[in-house]
Amino acid sequence: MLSNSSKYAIKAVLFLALNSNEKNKVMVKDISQPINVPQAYIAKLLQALVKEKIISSTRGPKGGFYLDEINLNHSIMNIVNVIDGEKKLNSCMMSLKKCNEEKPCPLHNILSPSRSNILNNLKSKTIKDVIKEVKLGNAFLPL
Amino acid sequence: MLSNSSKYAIKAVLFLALNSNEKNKVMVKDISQPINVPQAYIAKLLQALVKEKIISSTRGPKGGFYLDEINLNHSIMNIVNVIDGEKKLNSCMMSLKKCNEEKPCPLHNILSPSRSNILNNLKSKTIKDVIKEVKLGNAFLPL
DNA sequence: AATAAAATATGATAAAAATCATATTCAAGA
DNA sequence: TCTTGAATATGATTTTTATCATATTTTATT
Repeated sequence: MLSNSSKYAIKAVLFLALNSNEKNKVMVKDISQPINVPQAYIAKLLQALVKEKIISSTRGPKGGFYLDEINLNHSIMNIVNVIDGEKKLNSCMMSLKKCNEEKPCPLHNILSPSRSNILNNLKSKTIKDVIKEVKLGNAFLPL
Repeated sequence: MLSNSSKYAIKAVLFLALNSNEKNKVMVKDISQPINVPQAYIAKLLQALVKEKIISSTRGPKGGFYLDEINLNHSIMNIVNVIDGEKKLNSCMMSLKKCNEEKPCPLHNILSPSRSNILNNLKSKTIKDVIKEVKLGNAFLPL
């Protein structure tokens, strides 16, 4: 459902949400260790996210990655879409092209409600929403 | 979440549930087309399911694959476990080893209930249950 | 301006999943 | 018991995903 790459990207963004801002940028090498993802790998993912303006960055000394106020309001789904593409999550769980609410495949009624629920959550929850949970102590870090 | 292979296997088993029994076996070549999966591929998956006694088969003329009464009472989850292995579905959706109900990762509370729901359904629904839906007209085929 | 420190672009390699191919074994019917 | 039709065992190939490596570009500092 979610690729490894998407999960890594989410972890990295959440880490940035908690540990960066316009004034305090974070370098890849300081991200990769705490979130436990190889540096070269997460670097590539972060670059993709920058290109799509999900996160921000500057190069050179004092440079690094960070989230600004706009970035914080992106949904988790936006991250996934950049990394995995739009299609992956939007197809029938059984991958039947012809399957839809009108003509549900045999597993549709079993899987569909939970699945929609997940998708709706990923769409509606912003980065900010998620880290709020962490700060309230309802969830934990490090990732 | 579910691999392609698992989905194919589920489709094949449901097809067999509707179109076979001890007396009327179905050959791979007559399965692959209607469920729209390459013959050599589905053959391999079916063989794995036979080995684990999720479905039945006999070779030679008049041979083929079929489900008996016992097979019909297996859960969908049993199919998935044979094809994908047990672990895949039982790990945190964010793949954090340390994540659990006590110490939920930031996405745990968002994803977990829906996820459990899907798993419980896959565990409790038998092949028979699912095809009943089809026969009642609440779901459609072909796959 | 020169230097150094960071991201960026690009692409190579490795591992896993999906797909394809075929020789072997077993069962039924002539 | 011979032949034929089926699954089975085995493994090769292709594609996708994950991972690693590095030369280039940009920016801050001296």
